[in-house]
Amino acid sequence: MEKYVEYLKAIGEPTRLRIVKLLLKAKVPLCVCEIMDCIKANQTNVSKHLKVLKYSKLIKERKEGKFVMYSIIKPKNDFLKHLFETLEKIPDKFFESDMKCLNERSLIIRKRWKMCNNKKC
Amino acid sequence: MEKYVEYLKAIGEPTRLRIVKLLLKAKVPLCVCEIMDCIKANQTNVSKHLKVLKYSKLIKERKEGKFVMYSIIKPKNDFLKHLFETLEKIPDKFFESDMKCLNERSLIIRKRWKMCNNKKC
DNA sequence: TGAATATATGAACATATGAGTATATAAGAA
DNA sequence: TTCTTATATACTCATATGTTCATATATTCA
Repeated sequence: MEKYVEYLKAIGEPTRLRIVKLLLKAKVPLCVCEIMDCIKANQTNVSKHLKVLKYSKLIKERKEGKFVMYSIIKPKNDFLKHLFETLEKIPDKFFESDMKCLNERSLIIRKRWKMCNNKKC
Repeated sequence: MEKYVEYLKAIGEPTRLRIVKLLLKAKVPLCVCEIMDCIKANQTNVSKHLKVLKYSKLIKERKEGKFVMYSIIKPKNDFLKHLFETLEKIPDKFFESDMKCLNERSLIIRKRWKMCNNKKC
């Protein structure tokens, strides 16, 4: 049962919930500096929260040169699939500024999208 | 956003997750001693965890004589409705013994069911 | 090679959290 | 009224958690 508790505990923290929501919306991997930027947190904290999310198996990382790209894992069980859908139900207004920042980076992101598709990442 | 974090944090703890699962399954209000019994925790801890769940607006209480009956609140938003459904996806095996204990009390519970229906609780 | 950039990590600290023990309160029951 | 039962709460303690600051590591670029 601890696995499920871990999932819930991981997103039961404001910064981490924002990170997860951001990655869910982005649909493409984001690097630490993009996440820092959008959620307005410093590098150290973002890095540590990403570690927690990674160990709880909600996100995965992939190194690309100088960058470490983080993305939501493809849910491997019903619970997780449903949990991500549940997060979609949180009203967008709470993440408006995060998403605005994300959109302002959309050109970069779109380029990466293609890059990722080619690489099957 | 804090409200949603509160929900998640509240169930991101093993004892509280067990309590919530128990109340979800029971479908009728349970008193503290029934919960203690089923999840094998002491009175003090159950009482404290119930307080956390109450303040995070996942459960509600109702005094009935000497007893305090706790039950899952009727979800008032999409998120909560979906969250409860998500909890259904956790495999039953993790809560087998809790549920067994609950069933052994089913006679008492069925009586209370009628009592509650009459009282509209 | 050396500088710059991106990220991770260790140490220190304050606060939060969960558990245990003892005790308080409140409602029946005798 | 006194006893018993059900529940809540205050206190204490150990541990967990989140933040900050300083520093380490790795990669790219000049």
